[in-house]
Amino acid sequence: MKKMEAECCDTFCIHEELVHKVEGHVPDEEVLKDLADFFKVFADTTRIRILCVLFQSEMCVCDLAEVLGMTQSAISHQLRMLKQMKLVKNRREGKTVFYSLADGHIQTIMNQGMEHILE
Amino acid sequence: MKKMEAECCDTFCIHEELVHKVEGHVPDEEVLKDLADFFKVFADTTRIRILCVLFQSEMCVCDLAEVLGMTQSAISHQLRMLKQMKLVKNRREGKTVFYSLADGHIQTIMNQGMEHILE
DNA sequence: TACATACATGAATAAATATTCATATGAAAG
DNA sequence: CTTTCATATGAATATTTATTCATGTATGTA
Repeated sequence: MKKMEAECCDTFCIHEELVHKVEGHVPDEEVLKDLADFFKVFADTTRIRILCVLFQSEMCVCDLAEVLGMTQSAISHQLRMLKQMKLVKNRREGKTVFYSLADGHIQTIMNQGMEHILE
Repeated sequence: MKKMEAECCDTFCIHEELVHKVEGHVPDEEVLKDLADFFKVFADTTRIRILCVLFQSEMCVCDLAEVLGMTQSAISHQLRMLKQMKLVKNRREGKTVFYSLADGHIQTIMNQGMEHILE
C-alpha cells in the first residue's frame, strides 16, 4: 500500500536502525494534509495582513479592502478561505458583513513565527 | 507611496473610526514577507514529513528518501529550503550528510497546528 | 417593485512552487 | 588519479494558488 520507490541509492546506503527507529512516527496522510493546509493560511502576506487588522478590530469587507489597498473581490476570496479554515467568523448587520477572529491561539502562533524570524 | 486603489465601494461604506483604529498596526512589508516565508515551510506535506522524521532522529538524505518513499533529488531540494530557513542543520561524516533539527520551538509550532486542526 | 449597495463567487489569467531529469560536486577507496 | 557513491543543483515541467474580471445574490431603500 505504501509507495516504495526510493531506488535512489542502488547499492543501498540505508542506515537500517535509524530507518526502523522513525517508522510509524509520521502522521498519516489525512492529518498531514490538514496540518499543511492550516499553515498555508499563514503562508501568504495578504492573509497575514487581514489577520493583523482583525487583531485590532472586527471589520467589514470594504474596510479591509480600503485599509490594505486591495480590491473587494481579492479580500472576499481570502476571507472565504480564512472562514473555511475556521480562523475568522462573521456576523451580518444589514448590508454589511463584519469579520472577526474565530480563534484565540492564532495570535500565539503568529507570535511564535515572529520570534523565529527575529532570530 | 502606498497603493491606494480600493475604488470598490464607490459611495464609500468605510467605517472611518475602525479604519483609523487599525492604521499602523500592520507590520511592514519586509516583516510580512519573512513571516509568510517562515510559515510556508510548514505548508507542504513533504516538508512536514521530513520534520516529523527528524524529530525522532538525525538522518541522511538517502534514509529520508527511503522512509518517505520519494526520490533523493526531491528530498535534497526540500532540505536546502529547510536549511535556508534555519530549521535544519547538517554535519558531514565521510560521504554521508546527516540532517537534524536546528531549532527547538519548531515542535511547539507544529503542536499548536495540531491542536487547532483537532478542534 | 425597482434600484442601489455590500458582499460572494465561478472562470480565466498570472504567478509561485514542487518534482523530475540530467548532470555536477566532493569525499573516499582502490 | 580514476572510479564510485552520496548528495547538490540548474532547468524544464507539472501543479497549485492568488488575483482579476464579470456577474450573481442578499439586504435595505425610494
